[in-house]
Amino acid sequence: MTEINIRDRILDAAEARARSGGYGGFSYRDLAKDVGIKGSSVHYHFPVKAELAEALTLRYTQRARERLGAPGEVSAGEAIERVIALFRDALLKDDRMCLCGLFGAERDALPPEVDLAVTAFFQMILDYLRAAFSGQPDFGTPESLLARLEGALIVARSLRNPAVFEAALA
Amino acid sequence: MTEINIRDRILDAAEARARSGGYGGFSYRDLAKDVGIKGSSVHYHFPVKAELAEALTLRYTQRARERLGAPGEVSAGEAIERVIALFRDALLKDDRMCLCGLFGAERDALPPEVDLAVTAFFQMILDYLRAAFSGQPDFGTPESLLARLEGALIVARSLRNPAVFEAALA
DNA sequence: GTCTATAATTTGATAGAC
DNA sequence: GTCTATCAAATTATAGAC
Repeated sequence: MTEINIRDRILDAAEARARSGGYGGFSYRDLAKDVGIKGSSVHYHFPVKAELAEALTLRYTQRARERLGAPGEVSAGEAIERVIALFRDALLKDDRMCLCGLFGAERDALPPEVDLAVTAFFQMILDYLRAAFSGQPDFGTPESLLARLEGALIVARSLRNPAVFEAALA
Repeated sequence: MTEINIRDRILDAAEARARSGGYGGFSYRDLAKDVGIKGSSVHYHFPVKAELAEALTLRYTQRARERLGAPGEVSAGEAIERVIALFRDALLKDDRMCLCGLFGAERDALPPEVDLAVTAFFQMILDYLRAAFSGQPDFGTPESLLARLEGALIVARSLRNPAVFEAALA
């Protein structure tokens, strides 16, 4: 029935684990067990780990892009609310980090193609915000909002207090 | 001559590596090679890795505290500048993440005692800022500044553009 | 305090049968 | 596409000599 692609199910498992423990936070055996196959079968779909993490990051970025929509489509306020909602859901619904926030923090130790995909995520968010801010420059810079959201996730989760996330946006 | 404590030299090596790759980003053999001894000798000083990482985080927090000074000693503006300088130095001088920003992002996969030490770091910074902000509530919330600083480090480093850090503070 | 030696486990990855 | 079997390397950690 709900026969999802096995490739996507592997990425689902990888995303959940990577958003908790980072690039080193998941192994092929972990994902295999999550999905219900063997580690060697995971290698059939993603021969090397760096490619898996790259595909994961690209999918993560694409989904965020689709959820945000085109920058010109909505008002500045609505665009900003959509970006905020992305991160608030990570905190409240997923109870996880932003994948690229965590990967970005680990940047120095990441395979180059993953590092690149993470950078592209940040560029995408900033481009979207820049388009929204162009009409309304009273919200601070796009960089300020993005940084606050990534940092707010980290601090609010460490303090185990979702109110810290809201306080960081005030 | 400059005979520093071997324990501190191990922590120095651990800090440099952890601020690049996180908790899983350094091994006993890594540190041993950095310091010039064998892995088993590192175990003599820090029997288990979680204790090493905890000691590392406590030292990191203590050094930050000493650098900031008592909250009441300086003006609000100076206190804020000192906190900002802490993170700017991580970016420009060390070219590394904030240890607790990275550990905090990995929180879910961290040994409990390390997680706790990271939380204490954030509490310390927020307490310091709260004392400073009490007289001058025009800088936004302490949570906002701390989140912006942690996030700005991540985004600026991923984009390989230090100007992003400054833009995030504007 | 540092060493050699070693144990037990986990890791990313490959070969080849079905 | 998935499996079994296997590999080489790396990991945290311990025992015991010096």
